[in-house]
Amino acid sequence: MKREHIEQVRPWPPFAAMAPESFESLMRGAYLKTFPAGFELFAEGEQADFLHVLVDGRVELHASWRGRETTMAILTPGASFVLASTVRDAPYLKSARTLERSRIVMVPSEDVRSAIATDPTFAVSMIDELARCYRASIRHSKEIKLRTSTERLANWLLRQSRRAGNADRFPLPLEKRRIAAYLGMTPESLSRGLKALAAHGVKVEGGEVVIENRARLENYASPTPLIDQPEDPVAPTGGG
Amino acid sequence: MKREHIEQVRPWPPFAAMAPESFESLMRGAYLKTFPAGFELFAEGEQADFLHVLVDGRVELHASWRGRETTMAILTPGASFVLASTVRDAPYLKSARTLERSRIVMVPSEDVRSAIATDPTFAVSMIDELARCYRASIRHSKEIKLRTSTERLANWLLRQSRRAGNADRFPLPLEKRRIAAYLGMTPESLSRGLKALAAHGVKVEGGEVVIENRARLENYASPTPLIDQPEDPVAPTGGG
DNA sequence: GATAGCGTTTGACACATATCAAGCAGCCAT
DNA sequence: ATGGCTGCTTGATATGTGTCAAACGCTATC
Repeated sequence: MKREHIEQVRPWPPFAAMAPESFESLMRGAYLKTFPAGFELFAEGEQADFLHVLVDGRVELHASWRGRETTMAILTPGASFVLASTVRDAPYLKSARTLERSRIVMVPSEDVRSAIATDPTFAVSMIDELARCYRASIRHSKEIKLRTSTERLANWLLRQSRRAGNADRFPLPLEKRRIAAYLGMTPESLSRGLKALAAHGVKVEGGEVVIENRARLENYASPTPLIDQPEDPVAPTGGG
Repeated sequence: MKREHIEQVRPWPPFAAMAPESFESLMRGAYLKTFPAGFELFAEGEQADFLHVLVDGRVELHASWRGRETTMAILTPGASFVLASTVRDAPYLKSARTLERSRIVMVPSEDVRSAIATDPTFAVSMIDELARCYRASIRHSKEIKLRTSTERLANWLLRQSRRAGNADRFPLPLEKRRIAAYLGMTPESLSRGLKALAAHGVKVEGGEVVIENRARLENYASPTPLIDQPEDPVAPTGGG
């Protein structure tokens, strides 16, 4: 991997915490690759050959069974994926495809496992990263099991607003059908859901979401940190 | 914690891998406590003070929002819980209650975090344990999102059969309403689901499940390792 | 052996959401 | 501008599952 590329991935928290030697050695077998939109990176069931870190672009994780398919997550830059499969040397449980042209760091699983074994600092940050992803997955389960599709949509809009700096007006960051898939609903239901939310202070005009009455929307959505709060990328330093 | 109790928890894989000194020091602040059936161990939102390991009995993890409640998991002996909250020093995302009289090891979170920082072997087994639990949670999500309730039931029956040594006849290990909660359905739906499965080679008589036609049931259930295979408690040693 | 209580089953019904099919709108290429 | 593609919306309908209420059948108790 080229020096300039290495510099680009160094800031990712688990890498940032590594000792220089072990980072260098981990990067020796790694590479940064650019994929076109719609590229199938791997399929569930394949052996986990690489840890992936998304540097740029957008990746969808999905899973299927008996011809049915569901979206498990949509990743934004800075996210790692299939970490659990990598460390356990187990088959992927999800498939991955790029939604846009994306740049991805791929680190051979074997190298990740030996870095964990030899660099305790790296092991500690892997623990944090795993726990972070795990908790995000629990939040997603809770959202799916406890909320109706329109409630999920309302809360998703509030989260997007926060990401946009608590803006009351922001563009939809994805195609509607992707949003629908991420929220576990059909495009038709999303369309109806957005219509229903007009009664709760939001509307969409020209690809922009407009929150006209935030109090109304929050009252309907009832966001809670136990479902809606994003996990910090870095662990709190308390406790040693 | 008493010597005899310490011996009882030592075999749990992450503890088993620890250096004697760090294990001893971790156990100094830990204790083994027995709780009656139906005891609320903690509620979601509370700060994660302890890592829990279930030694004996059965524990239900559940979550709620706006008066709705859902069961996230039912734990059997050997399972740890709220590991991710513990290592991140974050609030619990799930509540826990005992279903039966249960014995639980409770290790102060702070001690777990410092053991991770000082004992690299322990850190490595924590990574494995976290990855294991994370993958189990992904499997559960996939099951919920991709299967109908009757399909979940059919696959659950097959998994129970395997746990009973591939028996074609085995007792229901839980009350039906608990099974229903675990499978994300109401007791009424479970009842109807069982009736529907009679057409696929299973029936329940007197608290016992009888698989009369395994091929038929498997054909209906279509189990796949990517959803139904339990994770090994210990990581494969390859790659290190 | 009668009675109370709890978990389960059954039936009627309601609701959320998917499916299918058609229509509409914006966008690109010709 | 025209046609055609693609994604979105709308309407009609089907399906899965939850809700409510009543009946059933254990088990335990007196």
